[in-house]
Order: sequence, then structure tokens, then C-alpha cells
Amino acid sequence: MKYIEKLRNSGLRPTKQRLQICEVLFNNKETFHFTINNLAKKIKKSLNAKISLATVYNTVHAFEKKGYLKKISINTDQTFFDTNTTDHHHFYDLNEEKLIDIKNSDVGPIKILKKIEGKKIKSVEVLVKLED
Amino acid sequence: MKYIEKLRNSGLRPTKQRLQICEVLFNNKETFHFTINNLAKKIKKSLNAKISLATVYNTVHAFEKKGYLKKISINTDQTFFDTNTTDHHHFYDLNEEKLIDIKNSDVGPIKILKKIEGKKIKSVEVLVKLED
DNA sequence: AATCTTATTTATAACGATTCTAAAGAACTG
DNA sequence: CAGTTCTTTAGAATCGTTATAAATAAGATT
Repeated sequence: MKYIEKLRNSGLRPTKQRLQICEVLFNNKETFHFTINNLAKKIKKSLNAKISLATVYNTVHAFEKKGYLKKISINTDQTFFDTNTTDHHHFYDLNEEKLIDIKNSDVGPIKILKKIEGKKIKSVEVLVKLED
Repeated sequence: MKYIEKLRNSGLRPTKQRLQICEVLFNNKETFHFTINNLAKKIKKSLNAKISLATVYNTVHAFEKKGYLKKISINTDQTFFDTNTTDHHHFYDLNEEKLIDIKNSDVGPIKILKKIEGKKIKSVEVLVKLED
């Protein structure tokens, strides 16, 4: 069980539910984007397990806090998460309401010429909205 | 009343409430960021009027649709609006939970090297998160 | 101005996403 | 195994937002 150690090392007990969610989230060739509801359905299908919605919330937030997931900002009512935790950017397709990754190397270097006294930059995220 | 024509030209009836909200939103030297709750309080103080929360929502959304306000994406539970509708970017101060504008000219040109078949770029927004 | 029509406001109910709660169950420690 | 702590769970509670339907105001028509 490849996730047991990873969880334990993060101070999270490797429970059955967490391990199952790990399977769904991290046992893929490609990273992907999801909403909580989205993920809850995926879990119900992918495994034939019923994990309580509260647990899905708990787990996703725990994983986010540990840095295994990233929350993504789009001005919509939906909250998206990303299993790709590396620095990168996004397209947001306004018609299909879907996210698409943009590799860092596919965005020219971004120079922020303005500085704020006493603050340092934690991240720079580019969101490119697409329409037909 | 300087907003009456503006509203009428947008197909919005210049009601007392809308005109009052226009005062609060657009009668300022500087543009600013706000949340709905935020704005509702400001209205209650600035003017001594009590506008129904539903009307504040309606009006803000109407103004947004007409392009007089911009919604801003940050991954937090709060929905921000901006009275600055020109193309620009933002700092988000994670500690103070506050937005700061970045003029377009303070961000070097952004090259998006990836293209999506059949889609065109509607906007490019940069969000720079700040910490202490 | 009186009347008609349509848009707007309003309080409140309804909603959906998320969080909280407290009890039951599972994981860890010695 | 016994004791402790963490996790899961269903359901209640909460929060921001949207829908509802009646009252009101604006605009158009006469």
C-alpha cells in the first residue's frame, strides 16, 4: 500500500477511507481538476464504496493543508481542486465550465514591477478565460 | 443627477435605490474592492438609507452584467467585486485578506504560448498572493 | 393627471454548499 | 488487551445567495 507511509509521514492516520480517496486522486497517469461533489460521485463509482460526504470534505481539506491538493480560484460558484500541485496556470473554458492546465513554460516569464512594503510574493497565478 | 442617463442608457430604470448605490460605488476618486456584505454596511452608513439585501444583490449583479463592476476570483469563501473595470491584475494579501490593484503596465506582457483549438482568449488575469 | 403596463423593491422562504456536532468506530500506544 | 486519541458518520446547523410573490415605483398612453 503505497500511500500508507505518505499519510503517516504527514501525521494523518492511513484509514481505509483516506487510502481509497488516495487511489481515486493520485493513482492516475494524468493530474486532474475536480469539485467536491464531482469527487464524491467518482468515489461512489470508481470504488464501490460509500464514503460520507463529510469525510470527503475532511479529507480533501486535510490533503490541501498538507499540500497534496491545490485549490483553484475562478469567479464562479464552483470550488475546484487540482491534483497537480506544481506551479502552473489555467485556462478556464467559460462555455464548458472546465479547467485546462497551462504549464509554467507555456507562459512567458511574468514580471511584477510593483512591490508592497513588508510583503513577499507567495505565488503568481494566471487565469486565462476562454470563449468560443 | 449624473447617473440617471447612464442607467437609462443601459436599460436600467434609475430608481432611488440604484442611484444611491451608484453614489456609494462610483462617486469616489479611487476605485475599490468590496464584498456584498461589505457594501450593504457601507450603504447603511454612507447614506442613512436601508436598502434591502436582495436589492443590493440585484443591483450589483445588474451592474456587473452591464460591465460597471467586475467580479474577482480568489480562492477564498468571499466574493469580491471591483469598481475598476479596466483590464488589470491583483495582489491578494493573505494575512489581511485584502485586494490591491496592479496596473497592467506593472505586469510585463504575458505570452500564452498554448492555444486551444476553436477557443479564443477572453481575458488574462494575474493573481499575486502576498504573505508577510 | 389618470390609467395602464412593466420593472423594481422588499421581506421572507428556499436553496445548495459547506461546516459543525456528538456519538460510534478504528487506529495507535504501551 | 486496555486506554487514548483520531476519524468517520449522519444529520443538524449555518452561511451566502437566489427565488418568490406581493407591494410599490417608473414609464408609457391617453
